[in-house]
Amino acid sequence: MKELAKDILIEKGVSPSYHRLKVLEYLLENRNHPSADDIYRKLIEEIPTLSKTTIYNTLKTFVESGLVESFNILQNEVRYEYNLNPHAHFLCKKCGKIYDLPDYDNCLKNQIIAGHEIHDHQINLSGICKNCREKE
Amino acid sequence: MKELAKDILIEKGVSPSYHRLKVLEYLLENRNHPSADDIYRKLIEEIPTLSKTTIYNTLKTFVESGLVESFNILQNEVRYEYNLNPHAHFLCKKCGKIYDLPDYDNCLKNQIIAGHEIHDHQINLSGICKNCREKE
DNA sequence: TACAATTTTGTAATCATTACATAATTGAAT
DNA sequence: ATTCAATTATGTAATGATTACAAAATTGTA
Repeated sequence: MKELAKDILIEKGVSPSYHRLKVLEYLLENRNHPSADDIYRKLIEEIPTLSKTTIYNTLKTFVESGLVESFNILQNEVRYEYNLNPHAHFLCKKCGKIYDLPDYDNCLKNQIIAGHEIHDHQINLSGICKNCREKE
Repeated sequence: MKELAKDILIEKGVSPSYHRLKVLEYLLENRNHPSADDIYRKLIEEIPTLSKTTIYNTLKTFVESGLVESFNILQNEVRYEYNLNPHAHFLCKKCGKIYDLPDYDNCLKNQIIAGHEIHDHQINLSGICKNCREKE
């Protein structure tokens, strides 16, 4: 995983510093759409000097270089993920879990709609997830 | 417009207080997806005692009663609108304007996808708008 | 008019994110 | 290996949207 993270960074032209490797490894291993704070709280366990600003700087670098995607399905915090395949997000309003829905992305990227040039798009769904429905 | 706002409130079961009428009238007249602060800054001109908490309370009431929709196309603030027809949002990253795209909503509401029950959905697009493209 | 319920106000708190100056680390050249 | 400049990380303070909450005002109704 460590080598994979390094290769990914180098390929995207991001120099692979220690902290960047750690953040990317976290994102590769945790596909649960973490917040900046989630990542910080986990990594500070093994990097006691870690600063939260470093997490924000790193995530900003990753998003700008197209390595990681951020999305605003919650109104109070940004979530991040390593998943470059097109997909929609589903938020369960009961348990708070976020799911990827690979088949529900209309791929409008790079299209022109009503004269507007689409660069990015997010599809955010919400409701009650399968798990929570089965519990009822 | 004043009577229309009152009728809308009553129909949705929201008692039509003075401030609620003013906020809804603003939303009916301003279809530019304002923030809570946009609404506050405009209304305080004619209601000098207006509190920002009132704006937040009112918007919360409106969203909960299905009268107004909120969406998170920006990562730092919530935007609001009165537009009950299905539509997507497009944010121009150059001029910051938000457009409605009536034909780009896949209407997943009330469907079940991968076992999850969809209650709400938002489609957020971004890029360069028609206006900004023509200026270049 | 009285009174209870609802709505509004104002202040303070919360919390994610950013600004910025300083310190540490890195990588290349000698 | 050493030096040095450039990049990256740190830590504190600031920002800004939103919420909590208690007191004051308003409303609708009897």
